[in-house]
Amino acid sequence: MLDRFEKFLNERGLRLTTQRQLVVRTFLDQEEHLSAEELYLLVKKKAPEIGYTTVYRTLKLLAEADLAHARNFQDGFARFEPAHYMGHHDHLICRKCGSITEFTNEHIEVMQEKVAREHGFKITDHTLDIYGVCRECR
Amino acid sequence: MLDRFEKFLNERGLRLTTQRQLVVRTFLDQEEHLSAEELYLLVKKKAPEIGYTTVYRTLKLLAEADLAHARNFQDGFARFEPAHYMGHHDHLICRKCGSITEFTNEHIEVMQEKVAREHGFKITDHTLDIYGVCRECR
DNA sequence: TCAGAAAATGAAAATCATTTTCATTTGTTC
DNA sequence: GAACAAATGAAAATGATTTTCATTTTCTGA
Repeated sequence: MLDRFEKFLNERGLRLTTQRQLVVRTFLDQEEHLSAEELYLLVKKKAPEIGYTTVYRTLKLLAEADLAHARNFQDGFARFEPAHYMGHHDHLICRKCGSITEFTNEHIEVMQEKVAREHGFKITDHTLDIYGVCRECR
Repeated sequence: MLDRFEKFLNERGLRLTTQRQLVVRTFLDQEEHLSAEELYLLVKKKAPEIGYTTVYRTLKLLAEADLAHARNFQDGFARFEPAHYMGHHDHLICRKCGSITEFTNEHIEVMQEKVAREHGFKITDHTLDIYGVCRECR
């Protein structure tokens, strides 16, 4: 994935710097949905001189490269997820522990298409966030 | 609906002031999903002395009273909708004109319950936002 | 190899939506 | 009408994110 990022950067005359590498590596290592701040803190552990700004900038680039997606759940800040496997997916968010679980359901997607069609609406994308209490917290 | 708001306020020793009435009336008149700023501007037309703060505070109270809901689409600020008819519903958001259409689909709800059950997850609520291009804009 | 240009960095300032503070006004109660 | 609670509006504060800017790093071509 780093190579894809490098390709993206090179294509527009940008550079894969040491800092960017570190941010991306740290980001990919975590399989969780990190906020910019969380990622910044993780990165800072390895390289204390790295600035908040660089983390933000790198996340933005990753999103532009379509290698990461910004998600807004209901806590007032963005969380980022790598555009790994599962092209598209939805989320189950636990209100107690904050855990975020991904899922896909073909059936729901089909029904959405149906609803959209009935409204003469052409879907480009969607967000389905289900809030509640996860197995562990019940 | 104003009477329900008044009841809510009275129950906790608060008052339905002239300003609050005006904000709520203006809010209910619009059948659209207004942002705080949009509502503020509308209110200001009728009573220029009303402050931004009062609009925010009133919206917050309405939300606490469960007479309005704050929604976060992807434009960085909240939009509010009256908790009118349709207890729960989802949204079709046009990326071109910004129009927001509400819909309900029992089938999708049922499938969500199914997915949740499979994950041992207990749903409290959810958000389904479908983005794309509406009939008028295609 | 070196000069010059382009891009990147980090700190600090700026932004934007929203909330809080605070002095003042208004409404309620006794 | 005095005393007190609640509401208001302006301005300041907040918190996430972005921009600015001076400095540093990297690349490119002579």
